[in-house]
Amino acid sequence: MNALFKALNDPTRRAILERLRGGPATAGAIAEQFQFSAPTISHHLDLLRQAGLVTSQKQGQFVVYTLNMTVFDELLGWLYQFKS
Amino acid sequence: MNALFKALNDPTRRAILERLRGGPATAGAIAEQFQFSAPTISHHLDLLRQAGLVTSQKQGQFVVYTLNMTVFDELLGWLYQFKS
DNA sequence: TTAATGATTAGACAAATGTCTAAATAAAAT
DNA sequence: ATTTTATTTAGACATTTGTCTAATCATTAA
Repeated sequence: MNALFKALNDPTRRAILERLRGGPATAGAIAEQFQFSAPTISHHLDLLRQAGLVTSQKQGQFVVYTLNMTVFDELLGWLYQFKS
Repeated sequence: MNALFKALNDPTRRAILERLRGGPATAGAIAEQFQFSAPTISHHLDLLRQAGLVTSQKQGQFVVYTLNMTVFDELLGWLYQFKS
């Protein structure tokens, strides 16, 4: 829960998730879309992975990142308790 | 959007929201439930208010805080784009 | 009108965060 | 074999964050 909110609390990381909505992508392809360095994006991807929001598969020298939406259920569950 | 995720990215603030689910409460009554000082809780309430998650009404020397769930719609809207 | 109560503001400080460059690792290409 | 390409790790650094105590503001009670 903590890791999830932490991961979502950054505009760049949220933008990465939106990017991955269009399909999996390599770390490099993701990094190209942002004005930040590759290590910075790599770090963001790590936080997203820790929260379970993305998964990664190594393909040769590339690492492909894939959106994992099932984690959102956790968030929806938390929100649900506030339903009036 | 930023203020919303920021406000939610803290366990104490989330606990305050859950507390207010049971009904409005004064700043002091809220502070009593946590091990933190009154100024700290006041600061958390301020961040929640900035995000629109709570509203405050001054009643004499007290300040009553009320949960505002309508802001969650914004969050649900953001989540919706990821629906498969 | 003075003192007490409820709450916020101001300022300090340690810890966490987001960014960078340089270095390391791993795979592919020459 | 060597070099290039893709990515991560390590370490540094400025900014933000969460907390505190002390001081201030506002309202109520004596």
